[in-house]
Amino acid sequence: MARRSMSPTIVDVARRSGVSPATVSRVMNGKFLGDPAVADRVRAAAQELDYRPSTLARSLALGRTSSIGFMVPDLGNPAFQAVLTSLSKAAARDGYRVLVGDSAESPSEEGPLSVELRRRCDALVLCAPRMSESELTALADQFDPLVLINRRSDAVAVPSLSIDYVTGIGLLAAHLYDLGHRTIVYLEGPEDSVSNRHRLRGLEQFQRDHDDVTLQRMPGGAGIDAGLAAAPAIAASDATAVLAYNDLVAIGVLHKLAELGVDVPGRVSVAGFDGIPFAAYTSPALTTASAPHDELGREAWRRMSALLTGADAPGDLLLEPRLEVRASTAARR
Amino acid sequence: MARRSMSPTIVDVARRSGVSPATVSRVMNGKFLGDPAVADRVRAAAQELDYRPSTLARSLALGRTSSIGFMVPDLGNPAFQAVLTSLSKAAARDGYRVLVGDSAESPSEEGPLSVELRRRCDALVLCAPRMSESELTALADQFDPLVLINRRSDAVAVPSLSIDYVTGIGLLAAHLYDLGHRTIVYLEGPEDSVSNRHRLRGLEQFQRDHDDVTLQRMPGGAGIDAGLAAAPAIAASDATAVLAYNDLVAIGVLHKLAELGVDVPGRVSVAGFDGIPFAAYTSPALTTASAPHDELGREAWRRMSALLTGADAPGDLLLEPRLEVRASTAARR
DNA sequence: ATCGGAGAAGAAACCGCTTTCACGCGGCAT
DNA sequence: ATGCCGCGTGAAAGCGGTTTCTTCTCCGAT
Repeated sequence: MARRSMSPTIVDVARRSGVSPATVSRVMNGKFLGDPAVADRVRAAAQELDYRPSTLARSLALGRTSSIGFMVPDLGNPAFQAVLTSLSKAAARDGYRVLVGDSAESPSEEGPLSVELRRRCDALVLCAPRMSESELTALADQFDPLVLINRRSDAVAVPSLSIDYVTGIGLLAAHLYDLGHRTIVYLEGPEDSVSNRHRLRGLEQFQRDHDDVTLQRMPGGAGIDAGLAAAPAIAASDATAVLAYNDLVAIGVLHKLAELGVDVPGRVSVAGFDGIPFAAYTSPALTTASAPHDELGREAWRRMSALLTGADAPGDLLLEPRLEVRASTAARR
Repeated sequence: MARRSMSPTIVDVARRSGVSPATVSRVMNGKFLGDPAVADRVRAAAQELDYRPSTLARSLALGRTSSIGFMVPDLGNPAFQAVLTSLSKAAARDGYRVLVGDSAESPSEEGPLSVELRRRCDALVLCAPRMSESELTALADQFDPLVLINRRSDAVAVPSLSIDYVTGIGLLAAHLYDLGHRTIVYLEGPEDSVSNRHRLRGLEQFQRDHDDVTLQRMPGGAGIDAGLAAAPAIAASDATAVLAYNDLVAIGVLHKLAELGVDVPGRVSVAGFDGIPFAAYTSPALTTASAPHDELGREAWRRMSALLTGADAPGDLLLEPRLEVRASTAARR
């Protein structure tokens, strides 16, 4: 008996078909040009032994694993799940698999975890909105085939795919403005996250064009909890509209306001951001700026695929959110 | 110059510190027992070269990748995302990463895709509610360290984690019964999925105990679309309550019924199954049987971890859903 | 008849690490 | 002094493939 009940190796197939391992390898990879009869013998032997080349060994020899890493700050967030889903599907079509990493919103772990994840695969799709530009720069070459999501970097030259938060938040603000709202709360996201900064920038821009508006910043967060926590302060304020950092936060706000007996959109309008599938089904249905997350995932793979095959990658992509007006916003009373 | 700008290998470190690769390996793995000065030299050299052992090469030599596969029928489903999230977190704590696979609800692809996924890692957490028992049996040894989710198998002896759909659907039916409903529609899931069969079994049981109830089966599906599509038929029927296959379907039903002007829960009560986070925020908030998906993910990892370390795995686990009564169900008028 | 060249297939090096096995050396018992 | 044992370390054989390089054979051309 051979090795302890392991699966058959290329050597077994070689022996069985009376050729060398080299030939087996060539046949298995369609690189064989010799006598067709030999190829058939090899294939037959492989079949009989139910032989499958070891992915691991191939990876080592070829120097690629056919898998990519996807690092996000919170796998629990539907927005990232949407990206993961489409990224994974797109990659799968090209024979690549996705290895997931969740940095659990911990900025200090993000770097090391990403490095570790990257080392297990061929490339990294990184969503690290809180990572400092300097850390990103420092780690960029360790990440190398790298595609960035929701942030770009001037220091490192890698493809980036982003949602245009600046414009998106502007759309929402304008929508509220058109409804007559003049005192608006912005419920902030994670303190120094890139996407929060972008939203702030969009709001500043909006403010410049509309000096009759009072924009009020309130500390928030990225999840439903943050929304729940912020709702009382909103109820207490004299704002007639709220822009939440994202849909999750908005959902939290919606829920807590209902509990507090605050009428939405009667007393206060609420808008989210992201366009997660469920935003359409909240009570009341949530007005939001819908970001094309599946397109983002697909396009991320297109860029990544190009990087991996050495083609030059399409440039950065800035995806425009679409304003989705629903029942949670209404004309100011 | 050495190999084309590759990262340093164990040989580089060995040369630089004047020892053999074997010694470097031992030092790097804490298996070194000799002169501490030697160890220090090695560590210094590794540090200077910024050496990291190749995960790939280690995997090949050690025969394990420290990663597991997670195959689901639809990554877009929040229920699976919840499991993925907790599974990934639990595995990460033990240094394992998760490779995701999405069979896109295609029963014919499920098998081959799972095999492929399995070959890239050390084990498989499989959620394949549509796979036939015979196919599962046939492939079981290829999957080997295997943990099943939402189905058990008598033919193969592997740990399984399931939601108790039988009891869960019973809870929901009883809830509707208590509210006075006597004509209830069950909106079916994917035709021959295990979880659909379990729900049917639960309903049969319920029917036996309540012969004054008319249970009516209607074809459905697993996603929001299925719910949207089924709503008209529900509106047209004389049922006063609907049990949807899962929350997604229920959300679809809710939405379409609202559009059709059918009052929920006034004219008809609607209940879902799964307890996805958003069920609490629909309009009206969805009554559901909430399944502990994160516990399921964590426990799946516990079983898997045991299998991987050779300990004997804790037995099967049948997790009980909790009835979550919300606004979408009410007393029959 | 001889040489050259193309084409088929094998030998061996290699990918980068782990681990068994062998070696050399110093210390202790005889 | 001699033999033995144990210890620290290196050499080398894997892990399971891929690929370069080489050899051998058979063919046609001169």
